[in-house]
Amino acid sequence: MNFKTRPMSDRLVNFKAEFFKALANPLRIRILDQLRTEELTVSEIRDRLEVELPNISQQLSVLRSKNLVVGRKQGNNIYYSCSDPTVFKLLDVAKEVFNNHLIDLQKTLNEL
Amino acid sequence: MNFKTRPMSDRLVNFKAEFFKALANPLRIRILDQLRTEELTVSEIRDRLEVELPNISQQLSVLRSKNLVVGRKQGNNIYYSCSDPTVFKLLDVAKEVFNNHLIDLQKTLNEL
DNA sequence: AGAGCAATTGCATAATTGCGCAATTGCTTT
DNA sequence: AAAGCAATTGCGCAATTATGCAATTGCTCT
Repeated sequence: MNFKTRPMSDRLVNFKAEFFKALANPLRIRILDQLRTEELTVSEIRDRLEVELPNISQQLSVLRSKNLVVGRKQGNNIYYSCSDPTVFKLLDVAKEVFNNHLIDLQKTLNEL
Repeated sequence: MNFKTRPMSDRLVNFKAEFFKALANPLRIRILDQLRTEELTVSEIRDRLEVELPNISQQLSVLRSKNLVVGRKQGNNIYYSCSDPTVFKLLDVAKEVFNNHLIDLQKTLNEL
């Protein structure tokens, strides 16, 4: 046989890669996690995570560029929130994988 | 009120970041996608994706180091498979996000 | 207009990643 | 032992990314 399977569209693959890239940073994950339940300003995020403001801002701009968060300007502040809750699903599934690994590890240890 | 939410453990956050980093590459995603339904040798993956062998091997080693795939040696070949199908869930949720973006885009276009 | 705060941008350097190529390892078969 | 194939490793280069710090933008309020 040896026929070629039709590749998943490049566009989708690249989107996924870009998307995971946006998530591939501890600070960005922590920011997203803060936005699970509420809208927050940049300063509020800084206070909670205890990280320099420019750093937060920079990471937010990465998340913005991938459409993972949106900002809503109000007075002196910009309120950020997650634009697509599906993102949290992703974080939760990642945790699931993490748990599976822990289980594997435990099994391995028990077998020794 | 202004109380601090309990931070997600550093260990978990870093794990997630590392994990997403492993997925943040088009070639690695394509490799994983090939492993959805079957076990494949490195050469077979190369044939399907039309990418140099060392490149495939390198990306497999990244995936291996994050426990996303496992290799089973048999004769001259190494058969790779995905060690945790939950990973595919992750890829699928990413696709969901992709679709949501498309829908948003369409909405925006319609409003013009 | 000017002071003051929130947020972003720019810049320089360090570190990481991707990729092509050559060389090497490891197993199998004769 | 030697040939042959599968897979990995090492190396060098280009490109991307992280990070800290200084400067700037943009609002608001007096």
